[in-house]
Amino acid sequence: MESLTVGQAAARTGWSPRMLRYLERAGLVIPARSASGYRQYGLLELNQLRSLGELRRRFGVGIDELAFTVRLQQEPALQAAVETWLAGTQLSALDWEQRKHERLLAA
Amino acid sequence: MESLTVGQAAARTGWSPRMLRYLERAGLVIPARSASGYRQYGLLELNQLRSLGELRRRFGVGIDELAFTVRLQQEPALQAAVETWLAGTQLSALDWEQRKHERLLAA
DNA sequence: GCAACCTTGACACTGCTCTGTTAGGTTTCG
DNA sequence: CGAAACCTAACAGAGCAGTGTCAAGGTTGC
Repeated sequence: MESLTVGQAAARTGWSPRMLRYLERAGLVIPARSASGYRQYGLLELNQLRSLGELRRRFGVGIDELAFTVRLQQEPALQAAVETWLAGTQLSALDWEQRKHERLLAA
Repeated sequence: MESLTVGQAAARTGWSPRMLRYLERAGLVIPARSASGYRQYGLLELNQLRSLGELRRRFGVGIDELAFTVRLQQEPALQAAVETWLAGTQLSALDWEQRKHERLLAA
């Protein structure tokens, strides 16, 4: 055994097989492949799927928001521009995200 | 004078009046109001509009990504969850954002 | 007072995210 | 072998972001 197929991983993480394929294409959770092309989900991938699910369910975080965090850490020019902009805004932007979060929870 | 109406602010920042109203509703740039309800854009708002425009044009950053940054700084639980998730993923998420950025630039 | 500009609200369209489903074909397992 | 599960690709549809435009009415400035 050693690793799970897409259906087995789906059953254990609460995602649908469709979504696991989507997440792979999105670059968020990328399993190894068997010789015949089957996806192989190991412990690492299962943990990623669980924490990703929690991030989305509990905090309403989307894919690009997550990826943006990575980008911020790796592009100093972008980070500087964002911080400059933040200086003048602050609270109002927080309101926006909170309202979005409420919408997600209501659905 | 002292402050600009929505049309004047639009002319000076490159946004359309429609977008300035949209940005206000989104909570990103919120002008004061005159006694009769007209929006009043001052220096602060003009600078916010310019830096916001640069963030979007040069870096392809969207509203929720910006707001998410603020949220990260203010919700320690969220920040911790994101960092936990980041530990297992890293490069692949960056790829995603870069591909999105390329799509935006191509349009 | 009238033209030009403002206000809100609504309709509409493009494009993207997320998710399901269906179709045609391959692999695994009992 | 045959059923069940996998693969890719495609179509589909809700929902939201972003943007324009139009309508009905209020405000400003010459």
